[in-house]
Amino acid sequence: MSIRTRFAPSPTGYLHIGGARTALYNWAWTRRLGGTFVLRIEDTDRERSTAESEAAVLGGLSWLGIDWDEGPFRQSERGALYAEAIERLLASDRAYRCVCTPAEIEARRAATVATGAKWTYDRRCAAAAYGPECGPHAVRLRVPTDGKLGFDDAVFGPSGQEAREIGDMVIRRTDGSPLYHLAVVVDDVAMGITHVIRGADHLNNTPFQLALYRALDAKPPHFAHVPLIVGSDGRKLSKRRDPVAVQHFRDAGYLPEAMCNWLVRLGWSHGDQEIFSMQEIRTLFDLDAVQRASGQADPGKLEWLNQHYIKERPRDRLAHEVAPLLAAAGTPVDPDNPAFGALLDLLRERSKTLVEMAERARFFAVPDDALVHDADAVRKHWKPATRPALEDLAGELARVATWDAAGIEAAFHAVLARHAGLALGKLAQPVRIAVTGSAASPGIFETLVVIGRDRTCARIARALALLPAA
RNA sequence: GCUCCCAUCGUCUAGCGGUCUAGGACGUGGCCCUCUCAAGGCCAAGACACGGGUUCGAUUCCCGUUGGGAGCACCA
Repeated sequence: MSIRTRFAPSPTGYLHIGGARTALYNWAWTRRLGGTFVLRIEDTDRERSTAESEAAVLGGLSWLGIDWDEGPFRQSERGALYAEAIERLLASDRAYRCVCTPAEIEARRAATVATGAKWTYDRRCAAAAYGPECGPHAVRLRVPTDGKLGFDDAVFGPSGQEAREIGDMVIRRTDGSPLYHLAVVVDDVAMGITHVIRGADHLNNTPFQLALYRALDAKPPHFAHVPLIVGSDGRKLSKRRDPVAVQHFRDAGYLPEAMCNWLVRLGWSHGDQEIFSMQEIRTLFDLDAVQRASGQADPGKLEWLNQHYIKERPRDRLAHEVAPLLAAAGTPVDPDNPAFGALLDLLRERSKTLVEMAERARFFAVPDDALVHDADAVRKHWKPATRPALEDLAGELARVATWDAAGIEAAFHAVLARHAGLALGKLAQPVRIAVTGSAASPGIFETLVVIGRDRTCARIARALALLPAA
């Protein structure tokens, strides 16, 4: 039998990293086994479900490199299916109409809980056999009162609960709308889902869903519950305290490859391997090695991974990803300019994110006379005493035969030789500030090569003009 | 409160009874390299939650305790 899996997010306006990881696990596992991956939008909550909201979730998946084979299906468009299933359950007496009002139930529930007992619906309407004409009513599933609703979870092993712990749950509201569990099970049956891989928060819901499968005369799928991701304080991931939207990470300059690598390793491992390409994820991921304990998302590890992927990114690709960020900052640059590409090569090992890279590349994109010099750096390195050497260097650079690192280095050393006691650092720093505006940059010779002779000379001239007098 | 789940360095994890004076990675500290900043190399500190069993022998198996988490809706 061929494998069919699904990812079923609710369109909340963004793709949550927990959901993203669940999707990634589903995707990787399905791809490895050559199965079919279905996408289903659980948008029965019409309030929050908008087209933009759905697009954000789909966009997040696509950006991560997660593709699907069928869908997206929307639960909002499948109401007839749920209604039909409920009617069938009613007709076969596997479900019954319940006329208890929420207020009545709450009163009885409170009374029961007050005695310290566990509350499940007291089945007041179970034997009444109300017909359709009974007035406003909900529909409840007859859940077995004995035996165990058990299953063998691929991650957690033998799991389940005593059936009597569950009680007769509502599957259709008084207003006629189906409840989540009913819709999920009906859909999973209709879509022929063979393996459900989802968050461990559903571990406790599974027994009830099992009862639903049984009532529907359907064979339940295999289940694999993956541990939750918790915040850096070890508690539940909070939208307030933790960055949780995939979109946020994209905007912050993280690469999808780094995100996937980060997420796949959070709760899963393959020996001591840390780096996993998308290709490796889809060939190596397996449910056996999924952790049972929930894990904390470590932003530091993500940064490290991101830098790793930045370091091995093809130059052109990087250029076309960083250029828009520069343009957005008001300093456009031609992504195909070879010098810009060369600069990015120098910046790779100094940048943890694309955003940071763009900031560091800014001096290249800005016009010579608009370069802002860092005040602290200027105070520290632009001393009146550096003027003679700087003037000397300006002249020397103008005479460099071939504008490459070796030629520029030779020019620096020629100048150093004429100024006794002057160390390279003492000359490099003022020049660095003149050319990049900052006291930190890639190697000075390489930087000058990239910025070009004309712009180097223009910037040094401007620095000379700004240099404090003796 | 009830039900279920979980528990190795700060974090992610390896370990599936002896190979463990517990390995790797991120992070942290130090050193080297060095024109700045990085990157890189080397070194270091750092964990089996606790208590009982089982066993010749437990990080590994069992039971408690403690500590976390999830679920208990006419939410999804």
